[in-house]
Amino acid sequence: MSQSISTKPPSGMRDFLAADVARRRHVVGVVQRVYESFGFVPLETPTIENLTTLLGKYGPEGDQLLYRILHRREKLQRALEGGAATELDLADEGLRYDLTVPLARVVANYRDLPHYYKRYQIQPVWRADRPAKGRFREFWQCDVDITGTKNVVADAEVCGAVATVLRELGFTDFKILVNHRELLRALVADAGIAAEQEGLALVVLDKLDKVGVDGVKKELAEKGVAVARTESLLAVLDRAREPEALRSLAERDGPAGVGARELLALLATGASGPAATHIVFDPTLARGLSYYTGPIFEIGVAGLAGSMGGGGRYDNLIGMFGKQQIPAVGFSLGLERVLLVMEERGMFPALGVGPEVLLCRMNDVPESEAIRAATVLRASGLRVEVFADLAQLGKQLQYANTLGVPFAAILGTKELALGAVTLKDLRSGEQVSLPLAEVGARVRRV
RNA sequence: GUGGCUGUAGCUCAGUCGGUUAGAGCACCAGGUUGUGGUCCUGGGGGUCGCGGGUUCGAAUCCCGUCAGCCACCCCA
Repeated sequence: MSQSISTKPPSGMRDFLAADVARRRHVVGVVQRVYESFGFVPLETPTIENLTTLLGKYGPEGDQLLYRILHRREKLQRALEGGAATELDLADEGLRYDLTVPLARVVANYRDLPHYYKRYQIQPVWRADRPAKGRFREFWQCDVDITGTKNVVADAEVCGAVATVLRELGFTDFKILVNHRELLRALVADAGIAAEQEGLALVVLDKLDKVGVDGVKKELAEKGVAVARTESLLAVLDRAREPEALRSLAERDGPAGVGARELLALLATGASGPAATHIVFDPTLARGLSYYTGPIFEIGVAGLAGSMGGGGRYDNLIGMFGKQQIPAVGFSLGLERVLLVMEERGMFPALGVGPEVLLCRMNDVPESEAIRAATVLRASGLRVEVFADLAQLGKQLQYANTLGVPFAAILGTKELALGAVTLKDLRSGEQVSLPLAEVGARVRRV
């Protein structure tokens, strides 16, 4: 060894050992089953997309976080020799940042998809963000989207799908916070805040429950929003929280009225489905991605700083690919966020991983006989590991303990002559000599 | 991007008012004799004390820089 190489995965990325994989598969399995029960069909898209597909969809923040893939060989040489100045000269592909934009590309590309395309997609995405608790550079999203309709049924169905997933996983206390882009914009304008300060105001506003009223006032004042305006905005939002507020907003003309009416429809429609007790109107909810146009959603759960998922309506995104404007709405669950909370709360059932039987081979038994016996056991449906080396039986049983294998099948000359193994239950210590053919039933019975 | 904390064995950490060959627990390996584990006992391997520089007779320990990790904020899933 001349020099040691770091054995850690890159920052913000992780290895998953057997127990991790089992937990991830458990959750993904529930997600997949539930999404399919709602009639969604699967989609998988490439890890890499063209930068033209990705850029300009997420807002400037998002563009900054894209992983870009350097040109190779001649193209790179040419770019470097040509005095390449911009990122675009050096790369024209990048890792996907979410699953929504690839979906939009697919819908724009395949014109023969069903009019209502309901797809789910469970794949990793990459963001060159700074890692933190529950935030990674490589993480999995579990998306459901419906394209081709503006009807509130679609909005309610995606909310219902994620609500069902969370309930089946054992969550009871989550909230699906909903708001509306157009309504929010109108309320900000009502407060007399200039359009160019709108984004800023929304970001600070999002912190209301953390920093409090005075904190928001202070922070906005520092950024050039008059305190009177902030107070006015807070008052407007405070009024919007009241139960009857949405109804009176819905009577207004213009975008605010439209937004409020859409939210009322969503609340009413959602009330008939699994999201019923979870959907809550939150006038301060503002989401970062720039492609949202109508209702926006976010999953809130106690004890988690960020959200477990989010989504919304994006009626203009597919049209950005220049073929046809198709409305769409979707919801995305963050797999790692779900896992994090489940781990903290001890919500996982016992998940069987690894072999059920360790085949222990005594010194006088040929390798070929061990393989032959293991093959018979596997044919009966058991997960069987053969102890590879020759070792004292004590060592082999010790190894079985460290693996957590519940049974050892001991194969020696005596057993070989009988076509049997000595099956030892490692929890009770009991052991019996059994014909190979009966081992499967015996193990399953315990 | 901002602020704070921490870098000593595979893991969790002790050791630091500067002083002989740097420690523990867990893990790993080997023994406590022949085909019976979990407990126990004994022994063993494994560290250029994150990296670079400085102060000093002498640095894991003090100073500067740097990198990495963690936490909070920001943002997000």
